[in-house]
Amino acid sequence: MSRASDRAYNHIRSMILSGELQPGSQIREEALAELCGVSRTPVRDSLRRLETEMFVRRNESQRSFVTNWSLDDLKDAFELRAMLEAHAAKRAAVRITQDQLARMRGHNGQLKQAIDASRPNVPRFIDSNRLFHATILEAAASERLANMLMQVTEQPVILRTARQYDLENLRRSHHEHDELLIAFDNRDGDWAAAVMTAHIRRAFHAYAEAHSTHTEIRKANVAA
Amino acid sequence: MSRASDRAYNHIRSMILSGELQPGSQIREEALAELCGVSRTPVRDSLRRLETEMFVRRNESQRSFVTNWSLDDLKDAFELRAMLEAHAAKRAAVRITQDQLARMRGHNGQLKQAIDASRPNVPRFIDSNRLFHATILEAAASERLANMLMQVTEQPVILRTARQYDLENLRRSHHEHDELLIAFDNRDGDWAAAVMTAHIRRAFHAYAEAHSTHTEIRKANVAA
DNA sequence: TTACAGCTTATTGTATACAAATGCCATTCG
DNA sequence: CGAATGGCATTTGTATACAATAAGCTGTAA
Repeated sequence: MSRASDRAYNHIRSMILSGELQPGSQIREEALAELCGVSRTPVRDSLRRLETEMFVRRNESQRSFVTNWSLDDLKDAFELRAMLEAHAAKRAAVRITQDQLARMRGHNGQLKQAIDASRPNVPRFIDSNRLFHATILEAAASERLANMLMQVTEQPVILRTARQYDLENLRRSHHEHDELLIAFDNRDGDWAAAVMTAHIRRAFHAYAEAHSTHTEIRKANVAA
Repeated sequence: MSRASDRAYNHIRSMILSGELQPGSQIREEALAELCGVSRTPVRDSLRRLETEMFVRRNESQRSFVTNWSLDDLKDAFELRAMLEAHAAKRAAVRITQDQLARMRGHNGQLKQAIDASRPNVPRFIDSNRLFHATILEAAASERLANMLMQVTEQPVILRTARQYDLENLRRSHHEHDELLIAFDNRDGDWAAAVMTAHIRRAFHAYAEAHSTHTEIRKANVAA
């Protein structure tokens, strides 16, 4: 994409992900244009794109709003993600190259270092984790599948609460990745798919638990 | 969407589906604007949308082309469609209302009439079929899933060769729909999902066979 | 003849002005 | 007092002009 459109898209997206643009709040093209330092034209492009990615939704009269995720929506997204990632793992198992396997081992090694440090380095964990999963997607060799998966990962709320996961859950992720690597080594698609399903579903429950705790803390603060 | 954008989108999309715009051919915004009788602005909107739907793709220097589907691409799309529709059927089985079930029976009845006529009414078959599947999606109650499924149905080549399916395959579709209805009646999600998987995969093989026959006929014509 | 540089043309990207649609508020009438 | 209606303000949609970029072509030199 071109410069102005790029800037607008990334800027708006990051404002949504960070919560700077609050879920449910209305979005005005002109206001965003000023914030991004571009005209409405590239902003409109960005909004259309963010709309297909379900970060933004429009009401019946074409006004745009930041999507407000319910727990059900997130559950829905995770369910689809589990299915799609399992499918990707299954495809990857019979297509993956030695080079890709080596890279995945590297990413999982980095991931382990991130959580073995005296203080867990969560951003680094997230990054290694992303690269690990991206390599599976690469090995799955389906552009369509990759596009779809992009739509169900990186939900705003998830990113903001990823830091809530406790060390135990981060360790589990590492071990599940290890098991995936063994399944790939054995070219066992069903095994890989099963591990992946479990991996994503556990992550969801870890999120849900962290989220409810977080919610309760907030409630307590409000009550106090 | 608004009027001009709507017109442009539908016009361009139908030109792609009909083959009027040939797969692989370049698309120039100005030319489309004239064809649609609008300015480039709504055409650009439409192209971005068609791009996310993979009807159009852009090269590294932002030129747009009609997507050229390989058999592998189609197989890929069908594979994903089978998985997603099975998932929808599973969800629908535990959520479907009596009203939705009744409508589905109605659509399948229409479908039967379309193939029982002295000459099979293929457009009517396609329409009833679409409504039948749309009702399942409605019952599945997942907007995200619905969006994803839209992306893998109605591929250009499929529409153009749907008319190739023989009567036997149309009848099979009808019977598989009947079985789905029974599975729904029994709220048996696993059964519904299995029938749906079989349904879509059979459709793919029917397509592939019709396609290869068609290709061979063309080859024969060229050779003769 | 081939490769490359520079120019010309074609195509897309962006800004802006204006048109159309929608929401909002106040006023009026029942 | 409440509901409906009219007009004003806000927001989005479209057209168009211009800027930027990429492609193609032509002429020249090795």
